[in-house]
Amino acid sequence: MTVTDAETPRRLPPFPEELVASTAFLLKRLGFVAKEQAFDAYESAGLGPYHHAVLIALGENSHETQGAVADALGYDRGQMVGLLDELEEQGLVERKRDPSDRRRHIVKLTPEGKRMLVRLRALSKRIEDEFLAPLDEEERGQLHALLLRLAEHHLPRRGPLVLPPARR
Amino acid sequence: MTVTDAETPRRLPPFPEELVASTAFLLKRLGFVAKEQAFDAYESAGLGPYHHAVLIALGENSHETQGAVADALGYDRGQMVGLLDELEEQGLVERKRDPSDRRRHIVKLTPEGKRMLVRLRALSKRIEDEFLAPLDEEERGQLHALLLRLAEHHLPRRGPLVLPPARR
DNA sequence: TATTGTTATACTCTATAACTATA
DNA sequence: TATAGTTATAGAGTATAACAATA
Repeated sequence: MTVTDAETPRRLPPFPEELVASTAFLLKRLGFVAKEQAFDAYESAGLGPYHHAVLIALGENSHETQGAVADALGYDRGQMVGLLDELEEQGLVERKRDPSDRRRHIVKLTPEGKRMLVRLRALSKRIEDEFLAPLDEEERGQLHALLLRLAEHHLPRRGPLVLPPARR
Repeated sequence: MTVTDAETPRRLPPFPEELVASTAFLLKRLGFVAKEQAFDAYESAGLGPYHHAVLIALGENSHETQGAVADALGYDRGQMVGLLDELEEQGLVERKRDPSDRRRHIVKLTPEGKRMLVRLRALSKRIEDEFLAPLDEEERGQLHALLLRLAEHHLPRRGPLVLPPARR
């Protein structure tokens, strides 16, 4: 949420070699700047990457309940309330009670939400292309495959993480 | 700083495919869990990854000034004060005024600090090996090289990030 | 006036736990 | 009694700015 270096007044000294030699260090730092860049970019849409993730989840599997979306994304259910409030304010989703279990909220994308999803998908692609710019297509594929392997072990889910169908 | 899933009561549904297809998403999530795992593991030493990074910086280039260490690691100078306070309490570093510029503090590793550095290096290697366990040696090298390429663009420094000398 | 290190403040995130309404 | 969603509170983490000493 902070610009890391865009307006840094002077060049910084190099990182200690021992840190640069650590894959985990690079992963942590790069994940952090990717997050920062994403937040900055989404700001123009009045949303954040979390909102986008919620819209994606709702787009892939409709008629979701609020808690199911939270679980699908690994979010806390308390967080989810605020995210959905904001999405609802902008008319991107609608919540209604599940008649068969009145404790539950069924959440659905509105037409505006679907349009926003298209817009955010383009935005997200632009951010990612920019971030991966140093790598050619083959290298991007390699990186994705390697990270996916790690994700299968460290982001455990019900099934194995599916391989993405030919990207876009 | 939180156990992501160790005690999660039930298996979670899979992530939306569109997210899994995003390299940036995987990078952000994996960076996050790597950070969590590191914090948990360092806890036993009464320190954190940040303290380790400070010790590394001091170990590679002695006679550093406080601000120089902060810059070398990309930390805020205000943060650095607290980190050094904690390291000093444990007798791992010592601060003394620079006689030639009495505003500055020269920070040096103590012998205990050097021993702790050895210990943390082993700890860090163990964490990283565990994290990269799904990948064989060649794949780890590929991943490191790819992340390094991204780091050169997104973690800008004075010079190009050096290639690590034959790891360990 | 600018800079180093320090301290204080405020702001964001997140984690926890109460609370309601339903079951 | 347990669960879905909500709300409130507290804590950690971080960013900002004021501050004292020195240049």
